[in-house]
Amino acid sequence: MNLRQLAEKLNLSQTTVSRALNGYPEVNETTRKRVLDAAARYHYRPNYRARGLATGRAMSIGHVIPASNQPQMVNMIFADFIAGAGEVYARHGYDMVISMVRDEDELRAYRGVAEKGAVDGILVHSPTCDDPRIALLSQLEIPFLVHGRSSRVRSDYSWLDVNNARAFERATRHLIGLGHRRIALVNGQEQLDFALRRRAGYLKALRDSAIAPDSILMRTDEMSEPYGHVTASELLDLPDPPTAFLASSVVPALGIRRAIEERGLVMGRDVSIICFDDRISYLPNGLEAPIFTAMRSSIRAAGRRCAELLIDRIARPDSTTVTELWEAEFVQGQSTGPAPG
Amino acid sequence: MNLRQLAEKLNLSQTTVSRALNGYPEVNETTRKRVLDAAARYHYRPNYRARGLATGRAMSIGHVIPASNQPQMVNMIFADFIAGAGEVYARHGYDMVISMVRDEDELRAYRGVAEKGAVDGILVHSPTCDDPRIALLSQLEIPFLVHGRSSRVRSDYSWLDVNNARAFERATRHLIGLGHRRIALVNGQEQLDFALRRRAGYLKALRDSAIAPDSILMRTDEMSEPYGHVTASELLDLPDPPTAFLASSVVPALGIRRAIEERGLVMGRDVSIICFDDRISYLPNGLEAPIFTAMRSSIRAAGRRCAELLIDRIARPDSTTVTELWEAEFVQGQSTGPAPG
DNA sequence: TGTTGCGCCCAAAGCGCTTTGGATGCCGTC
DNA sequence: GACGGCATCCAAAGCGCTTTGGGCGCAACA
Repeated sequence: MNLRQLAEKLNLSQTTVSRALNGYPEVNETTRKRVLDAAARYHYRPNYRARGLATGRAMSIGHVIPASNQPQMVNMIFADFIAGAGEVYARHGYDMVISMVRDEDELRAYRGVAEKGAVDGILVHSPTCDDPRIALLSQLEIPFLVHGRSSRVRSDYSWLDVNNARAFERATRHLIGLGHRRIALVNGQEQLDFALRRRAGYLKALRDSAIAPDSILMRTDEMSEPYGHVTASELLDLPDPPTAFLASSVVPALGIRRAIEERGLVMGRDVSIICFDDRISYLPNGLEAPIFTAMRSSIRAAGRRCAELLIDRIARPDSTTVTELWEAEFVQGQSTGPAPG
Repeated sequence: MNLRQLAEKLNLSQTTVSRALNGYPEVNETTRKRVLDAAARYHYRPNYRARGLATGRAMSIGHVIPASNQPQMVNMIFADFIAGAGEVYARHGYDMVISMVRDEDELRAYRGVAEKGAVDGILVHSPTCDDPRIALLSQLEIPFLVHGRSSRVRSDYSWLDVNNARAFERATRHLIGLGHRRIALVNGQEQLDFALRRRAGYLKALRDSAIAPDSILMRTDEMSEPYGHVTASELLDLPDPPTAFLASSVVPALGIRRAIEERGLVMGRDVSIICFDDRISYLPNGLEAPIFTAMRSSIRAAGRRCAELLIDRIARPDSTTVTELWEAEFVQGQSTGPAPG
């Protein structure tokens, strides 16, 4: 059933039917009712592409995901992020289109998706420290928003980020306040901007307390459970082991806890952990009370807000760029305590 | 840059340019070369919606995800599944469009996405035992493929599934072979078809060995780490605790292990675990050697194969329905051993 | 020389919608 | 009674592409 057929059934012109359906004022209310009834009865739905062609809008938003064999990008937070974003898209009538591409095709994919007009805007995930996507998208003149920031990109662009430096600075300071001096950092991959900022925050807190950083305590890799376990095992077996761990996510924190308990140590007494908690739905940090002391910021909420900001930029394309910096919340769990000895 | 402008620049008709770009034979090879060069130079890319309108194909595939507050659906396996599917889509020039909808709107969303012609086919996730989506999509006459099956739906439809019953039957049998008699089942939510089949396999193995099932040992809920922990804690504190656990995923298995170790017991000696391992990228079951003894089947590979099957169905819409049942692979880890005592 | 056949190219229709620019009829007003 | 204004509707153009149904020129054939 298309518009023409529906119009014929109603003995109206396509114009009138279209206007009735789209809420334009120049159509009699009784006529509008007739049209709406008929549309519902025949399950009429305006053709997506025809409408897009006519209006020039795609009513969809693109996410380009590099389908690397290294799973970092399609990562654990992705599902929750798009769940949040998707909610907002749906509310505004947008669809989410995801292009999975080989890493080496990534930039070309952004080009492609923009030039063929498949989307009205693009959401950029997991920026690196010097991310080339930002310059490309600016040049393509398509609205976009970055979830995160790119430290070495000086141009103007819209982003939403958590204050990762501040979060890790506070976490480190908290541990120092508890008397810890040897604090390990189990970080994500440091070509990613957020990881770099987290390390910067960690280092700043150490410096402020005149604690010399020890490079053996600073680890970086993809955030998996075994990574946390292997790393913590190594470090705990050092002659001078850390008394506290800072983990970039709940996932490696689970591995760290396991290494601690394997050695007959007690988390929160012998060894402390603070982790960053993205509130991943199936890896909750405890059911009622939090297990891990954590810096917490909901990735799902970030997805929602990113979607709102991007949709707003699409609606008003020449508005000034928008930035939003969220502070992570400190939550006291059972994984921290005074430094032993 | 659109087709008309490109054609003008080349002093050719739109027809010829279109044909040159789309590889039709009736155009001189030197002309084709000119066209391709110009297209590359000007970054010409055929407009997605216009092409769709003209061809009647959307070149995209829909996934409808209920954005429930219960995170079951947007779950941990989702990211890996779509990573696999996305690879194949990309290779065939398809995009993936994801509609996030409120649970109560789910069926309507399938209708909508089909009727407005936004997608050429639909991939159905996480079917329940009696899933209404299958009848709806059949009636809408849009190609679709179910990842999983719906036990109580008798009509003909295409699906790809892991032999969940068989996997859990074998796992249970393996534990029984090791002398275990009290085996707990830490299952997913049993309105979902895969969970029901897993329980059926578990029960069959028990029955075949004349072991009476004990309903206290059969648990079902969303598969999270705390769920595994809480459940195992309860069961291990019973006067007559299980000596082995069967877990529906690595995630609750992590919680079960934690409960075991908290009690000073040793996994694989005092208590055994077999879990289903979907090979989630950031929750690998060990790095080199597997930690958990497991029934293994890659969710990412399933995503790839589902995409292939669906694309094939789209290409040949009146082919007969296709079904594919995968056997999970048994992998020996360090989490199983002879029943104690 | 006239006729085919073929290689190459083009004009125009059509996909299903939105939107511009009227047309029509009816009312009240001077 | 002519006229402007308003409410309601319509015809047709246009979005950018694909595809149908030729047209034109040249070589080969009779």
